[in-house]
Amino acid sequence: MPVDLAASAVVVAPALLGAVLSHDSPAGLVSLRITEVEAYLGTGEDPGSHAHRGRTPRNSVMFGRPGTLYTYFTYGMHTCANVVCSPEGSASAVLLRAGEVVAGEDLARNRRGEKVSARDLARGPARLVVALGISMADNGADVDRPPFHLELPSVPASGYEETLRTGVSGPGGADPFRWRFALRDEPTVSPYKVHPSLRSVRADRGVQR
DNA sequence: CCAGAGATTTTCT
DNA sequence: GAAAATCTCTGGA
Repeated sequence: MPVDLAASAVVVAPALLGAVLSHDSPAGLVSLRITEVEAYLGTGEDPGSHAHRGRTPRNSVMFGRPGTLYTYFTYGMHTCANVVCSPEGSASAVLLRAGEVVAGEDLARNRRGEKVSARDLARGPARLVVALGISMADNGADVDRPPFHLELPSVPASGYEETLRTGVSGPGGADPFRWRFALRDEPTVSPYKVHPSLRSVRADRGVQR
């Protein structure tokens, strides 16, 4: 493994750009090339992280073995998936935000809807989870044990951008960290959106992208 | 293209 | 009881 998943999520996140994650479910295989991620750190280090206030039943997987999947349910209807990083006992994870479907496109479209364009199949964290067929039942699963497989890029991606994270509000409103990583010139990268509570601020001052 | 609002449930204050 | 690591649809430019 060229990348040490036990490292901090800030280090692992850009290394996952270009990696291919596969899920071989009974319905078939879907693989996608990761084009956009976000890093989240542990207790007391990152106000935007689920682990910020310590271990809870929901986030306990984040404190577990690196290389496992942390799935969570949010906004009453969506599931999102992370790859757990950092040594056991310390919580940090990489949120998978978007990817390009490179295998099993028919199955992915079956799950997402017949009218969905190829580029939108896994464009956004909740969409990615649906396209890949991941559910809350996969919380704690190993990303490199069947039915999952993670193929890391032989050469680390270059030419990615670092921006503020999406949907995260920190002290004073803004996310203090630029921990969103996205490959440049990738149509599958999700459109950048600021946190809902910052929309009026954005209208006043303007925000990048 | 952009902005607004609704859906709906887990989690923690 | 409010907010949340979101998405989809609607209506307008």
